[in-house]
Amino acid sequence: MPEIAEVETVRRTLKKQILNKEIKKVEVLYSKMLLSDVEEFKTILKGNCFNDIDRRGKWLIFELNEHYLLSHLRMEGKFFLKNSQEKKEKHEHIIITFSDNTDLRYHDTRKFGRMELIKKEELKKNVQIQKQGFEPGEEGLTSNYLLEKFKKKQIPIKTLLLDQTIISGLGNIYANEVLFASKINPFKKGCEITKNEAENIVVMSKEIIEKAITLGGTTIKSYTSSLGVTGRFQQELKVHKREDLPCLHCQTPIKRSKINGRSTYYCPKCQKVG
DNA sequence: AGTGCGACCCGAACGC
DNA sequence: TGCGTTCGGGTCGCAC
Repeated sequence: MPEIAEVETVRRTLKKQILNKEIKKVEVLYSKMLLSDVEEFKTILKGNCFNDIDRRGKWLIFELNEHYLLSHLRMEGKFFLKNSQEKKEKHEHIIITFSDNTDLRYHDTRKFGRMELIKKEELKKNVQIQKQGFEPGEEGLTSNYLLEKFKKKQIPIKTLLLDQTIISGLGNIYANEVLFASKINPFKKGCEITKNEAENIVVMSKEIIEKAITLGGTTIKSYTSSLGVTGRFQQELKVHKREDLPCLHCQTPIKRSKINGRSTYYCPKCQKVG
């Protein structure tokens, strides 16, 4: 389950490996994950090369000569760099072969990830990219900004933290961690969030994401980033996946509930309502 | 407009 | 070599 820290780790790793290599061949084995036309996708990529790799929220932005390749890993998308001769694995859906006979292979067990090719001039009006809110650590992410976004919301703060148009990059794991660190009950309505709590969200989301990035992300369940880099943030999780285990602050057993169908972990004592 | 929920996927975990 | 069911999780699209 890649989240922003995982995506950033993939970006940094791939940048060292695939820039400025000519694309020789493109195979699309599962076309539904491509929002672009398959033939057009192949035609544009062939003979092209990746000049840079950027990121906006959880979207990877591969820069080509006249296009950008947008890639969202969703839950289980991974990029692997392999030798072209290596056997193709079951869940490798897109294979980009460079002229030095190495492959960039997109692997996605659940086929949830998406890729789209757009012209460079279309980036600033691209809906997916343009609607992303501020990322943790960005200057625009202030307590006043959050209070403004939250003030009319009747829905739980947990749900709001997952809304990428408000804060870009938090997923389920980090939403749980940020709320625990901020001592906010995940069920609390957006409109009831105080200035002080909003400030905590600003500070804690920055702190947690920065730490997760330095540790290469969180490896949980099936996720490993490209080239075998393994996230070590899992050891840092304070509340996520700790149901019935003692709270690290007060020893109260951690509770698990569902908010919008997603597992939500919290300490009923440290994260009291109201 | 704000909100809730099913659909998309399939391997793992679970129940029997 | 057990088989059928449930779960998870980011995002979209649709219903209300």
